[in-house]
Amino acid sequence: MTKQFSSVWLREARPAKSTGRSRDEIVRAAVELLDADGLDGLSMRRLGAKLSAGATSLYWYVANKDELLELVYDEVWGEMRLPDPTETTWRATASVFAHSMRRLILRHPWTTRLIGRLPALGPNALGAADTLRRSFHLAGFEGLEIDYANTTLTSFVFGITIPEVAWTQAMAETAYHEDSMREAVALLAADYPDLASRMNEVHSADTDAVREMAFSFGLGAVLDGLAARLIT
Amino acid sequence: MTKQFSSVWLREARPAKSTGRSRDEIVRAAVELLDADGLDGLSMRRLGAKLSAGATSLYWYVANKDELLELVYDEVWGEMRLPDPTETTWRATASVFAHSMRRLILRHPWTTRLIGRLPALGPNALGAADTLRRSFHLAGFEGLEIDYANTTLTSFVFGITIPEVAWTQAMAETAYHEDSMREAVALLAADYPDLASRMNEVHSADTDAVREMAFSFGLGAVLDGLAARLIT
DNA sequence: AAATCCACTCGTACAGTGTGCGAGGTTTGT
DNA sequence: ACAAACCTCGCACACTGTACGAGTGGATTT
Repeated sequence: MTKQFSSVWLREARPAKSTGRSRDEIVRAAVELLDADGLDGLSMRRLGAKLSAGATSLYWYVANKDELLELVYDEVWGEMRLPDPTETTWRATASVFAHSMRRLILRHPWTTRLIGRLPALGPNALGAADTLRRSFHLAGFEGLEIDYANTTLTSFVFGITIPEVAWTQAMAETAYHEDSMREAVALLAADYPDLASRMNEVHSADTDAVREMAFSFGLGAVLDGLAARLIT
Repeated sequence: MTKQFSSVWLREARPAKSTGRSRDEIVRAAVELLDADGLDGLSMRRLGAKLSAGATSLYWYVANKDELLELVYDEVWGEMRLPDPTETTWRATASVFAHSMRRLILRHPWTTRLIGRLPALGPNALGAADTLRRSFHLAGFEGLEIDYANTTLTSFVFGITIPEVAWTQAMAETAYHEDSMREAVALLAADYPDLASRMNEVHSADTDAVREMAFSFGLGAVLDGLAARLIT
């Protein structure tokens, strides 16, 4: 009745004595496709074509599409670059973690649609989480609070970056349709004057810079809040 | 070339002198379907069947499925219940906002897959955002910092709740397969002993309570961090 | 009363999707 | 040379969103 909980990572790796294609090759090609055309641009047929293979050939290397996505997801987690927690302050480590994670997501916008859909149990994701955990432990957190701190930080980054991606994509689509945007803001202004004026403000300013500032502001607040929790 | 940025909310409402079905009726039915069977359970054909209508009949009331999802998304935002910001402290308002938002998402898990995919420009979503904004303004934030504070709080809630939903769903699926979970943890333990032991701990404890505590911890930290930003 | 209009319904069709199956080919081991 | 393991892939199935255009029934106009 209930579907078995499954993940690529919970099965042993394939012997990998392959003569044909390799899993890595497929994963890399998938990342390219995703970066170029987004999540909807990745279909097994398209991926097969890119590799000069039939669509169903890929199923030799991967149980199903979700597993492929798990692999692909962890692949990009491998781009995280973190300092050794023993060599800096926890605050520096946490800050680098947060920024690195945000850049990663912005570089691969399709990840936002995978978060909350797939478990992040791959070695790269776990490795990054473990580093952050060690850092918080060194900072003085104990027991479950280590996890809570971990969760708090990553939650903030996820939560701020996901809508950020949505915005930038919507903006890219509407780049040559500023009129429709203006009209939209005008409509909103009727009910929410504050919000509308703020949008005008933001629209005229360098939006990238504004987003960067919002991120820094929030990150500072989160880190301060964690620091406060550390004193007691 | 570029697809026009569009949203239901940016077009005037339909005259609504309808004699047949109504938009609300459709939206409500869609919410029921989504709550029962998740995002993948909602197809135009199934929704049509539920309303004893042909699948394509619905396209009279809704331009396409994405617009329907926008409507449905805002519909549930209407479940937010917020205090009058002028009658409590900003901290109380923010706290209620956060908890209310989390409950909303947990009640309608499919929302997690809509965040970051659709703009939240509906009246209910904007109304809630506006209330929070007023609260932060009363607290003493000015200009862009009002938005930054807004973003920080909502980001945390989104970010912590999205994976939370993913977890509870994975857990529900695997409820009768504890073995596979145990095996999974064992595999992880090889590389990440800390993490594995923590998972055992969490698994044995009341997981709902643990999640609740993680949320409270993080929310407290975020609010403290915002408070710190308020003093200067 | 007749004609016109318009809100609304929906069957059909099309281009996609993920993937189960089983028949083939190719490489490796003995 | 034979067998086993590895790998490829065409076909088929059930399903998706939605464009199109023909059809229906009631209200409005003439």
